[in-house]
Amino acid sequence: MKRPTIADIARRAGVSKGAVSYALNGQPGVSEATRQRIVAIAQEIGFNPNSAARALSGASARAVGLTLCRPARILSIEPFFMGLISGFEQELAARSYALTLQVVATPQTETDVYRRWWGERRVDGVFVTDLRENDIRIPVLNELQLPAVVIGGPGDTGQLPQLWSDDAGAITEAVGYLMALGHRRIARVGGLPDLLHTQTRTRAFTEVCASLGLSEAVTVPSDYTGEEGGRATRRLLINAERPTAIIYDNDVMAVAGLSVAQEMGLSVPGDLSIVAWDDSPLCSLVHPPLTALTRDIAAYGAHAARQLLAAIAGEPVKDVEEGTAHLTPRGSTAPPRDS
Amino acid sequence: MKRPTIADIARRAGVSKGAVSYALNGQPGVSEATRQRIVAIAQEIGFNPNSAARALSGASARAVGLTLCRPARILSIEPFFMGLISGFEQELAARSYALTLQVVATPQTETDVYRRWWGERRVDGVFVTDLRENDIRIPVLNELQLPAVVIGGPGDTGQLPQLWSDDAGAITEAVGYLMALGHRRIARVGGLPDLLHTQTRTRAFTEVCASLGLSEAVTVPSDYTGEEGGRATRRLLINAERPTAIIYDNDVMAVAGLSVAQEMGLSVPGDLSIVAWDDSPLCSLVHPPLTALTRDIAAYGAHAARQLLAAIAGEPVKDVEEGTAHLTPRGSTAPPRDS
DNA sequence: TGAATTTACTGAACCGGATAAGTGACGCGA
DNA sequence: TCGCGTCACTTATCCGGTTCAGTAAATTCA
Repeated sequence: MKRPTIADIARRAGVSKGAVSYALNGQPGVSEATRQRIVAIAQEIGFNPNSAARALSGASARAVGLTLCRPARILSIEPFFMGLISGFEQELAARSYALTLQVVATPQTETDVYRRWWGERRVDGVFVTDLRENDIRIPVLNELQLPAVVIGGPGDTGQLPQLWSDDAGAITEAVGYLMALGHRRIARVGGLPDLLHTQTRTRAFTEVCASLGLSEAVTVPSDYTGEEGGRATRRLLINAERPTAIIYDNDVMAVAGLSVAQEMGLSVPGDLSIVAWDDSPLCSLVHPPLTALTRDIAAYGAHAARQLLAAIAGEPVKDVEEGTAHLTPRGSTAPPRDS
Repeated sequence: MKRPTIADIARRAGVSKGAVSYALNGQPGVSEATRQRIVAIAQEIGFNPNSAARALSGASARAVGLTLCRPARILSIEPFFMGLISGFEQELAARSYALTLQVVATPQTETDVYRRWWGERRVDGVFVTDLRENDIRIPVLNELQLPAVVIGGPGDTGQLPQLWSDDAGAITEAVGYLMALGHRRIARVGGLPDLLHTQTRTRAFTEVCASLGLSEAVTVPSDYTGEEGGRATRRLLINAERPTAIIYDNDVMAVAGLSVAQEMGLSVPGDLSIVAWDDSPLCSLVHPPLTALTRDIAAYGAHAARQLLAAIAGEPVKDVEEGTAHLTPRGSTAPPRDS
């Protein structure tokens, strides 16, 4: 089956290629009657403009890119990215933008991919996730002038617009809630320590606890995997002065932590309260269901996509702080037994 | 920053554009000395061929597509697809193929996306997952002559090559294992009933149980979500003659089922044994860890990607049955208490 | 040694759109 | 009635690769 081109439409309509192009793109230069005739023919023969030809003649590639830099075993179970992708798609699909995905091993490889995509003119812009301190991807993107939106700051991104959520507010709410329940020894199992938003959370957690008079607010670094989350939990619970509540930086570690606590004979929430950061169906699935800091990740992704499309269109894009995650209390939190 | 083109290389090397193209693509027509000089220059200035230009001049788009037809809330937590995608990427990245993703709502939309991708010449081929009976996507792909690999058969796919795993073998192993433990009332919570591989599994489950003399082998249809999986479990456990073991068609439903059982005061594995189909870190995370039918989903995806690339290259591709999933016994299975 | 073949290139056409520049017809005001 | 501006197009060029046809020089072979 042959792909229809504008030349085919032009022949059938008895006009030139140029007229067809103007008509289909809503440009002035054709009469309304002709435009409608051309559009009807395009519809009838199922015309879709060849994206390569369009990209080649200076217009956009109508595609954006996303690189994922996490090992496969984390990606498969981490609900965050799929939620984000679903959000991207809501906006992208509506405007017929394609999303190009690449799973990479290191941030270094990520910059290589950006360079290649840029050289190949394969994408009009990219989403940058997991911002780090002195992130090597930022100068590359600035050098290439490749439109991008940075998710997971705030940080120093040069000209690149960024989007983040109010982690300090969220953690304030969570700690406040646990204190109100009577908890005084609250720990946190953090995400990858070199990610900027992990650092933001750690700083906020320390400050909030200090301001509320909790001296022993410890954060144990981890890597978002269930194994590490479980190990960190075990280390925390072995202590004589073990915490009565733990906040986890993602749902997977929270579930693993719950499992470790039960395995050690501790009851949740009787002996230990658990709060998961980022809610997902996973949190409601386990027993007891986990109290979580809920935010609408798909909406977050959709917002990022709108920003990226605006940046690609050359519109000015400002940094945005998305709303604060709010606490969804479930069965995993209660007053500590011995309080 | 200007993108380097072959014209830039040609100028610096003092040859024509054609010679550069031959040199970089390993075609005959240039001397070895010239080829090396050209390759060196390309390396030095960081040349990447413009994918649009390449696609336009008849060569391939060097991209393949994947449509995901599941609601966002399932996608985010279902580890299968991310595992599959990681597997695709292993093969695709090695050959600089891009993966284009689109999340859609219905199989009808999926065919629209295929048509658009084909018309836009955006992808060279697609992965088809979740094969259904009389799947409307198959005739469209055959009509468009768009190379594709079908994952999740076996079924009637016309000329399209397919890849599936030996579900009958896996379920035989699982049922045999549970029987050996002493279980006689085994139930199954199935996946979406209109998916072909769900039907294969249901048929195999029924047959295996019948051949082993288990009369009451019931399959309850579900939709892969935790909520539905939990509800199905509750329905099964309410019965006076409740099953002593349940096999779940995915890990999410298995975890939900575990939670429901515990909530109802049943001990796992004492009162109820649980087997999850498809292992993921999720299964090891919960307490007790779930016995699972393990297969290497990333390898499965990599295999599918190799098949698709071969099909795109015009090589003959045969249908393949991947290896059987094998049982990984963990803490969620034991002899029934009253046996 | 001369013809035939091979090698190593060059030049130009082509893919399918976007778009700047050019053209003829028409309407309108002076 | 002439000239000007506007409309509705057409024509031609460009994007950056691939590829075919052509060509001059080098090599092979009788």
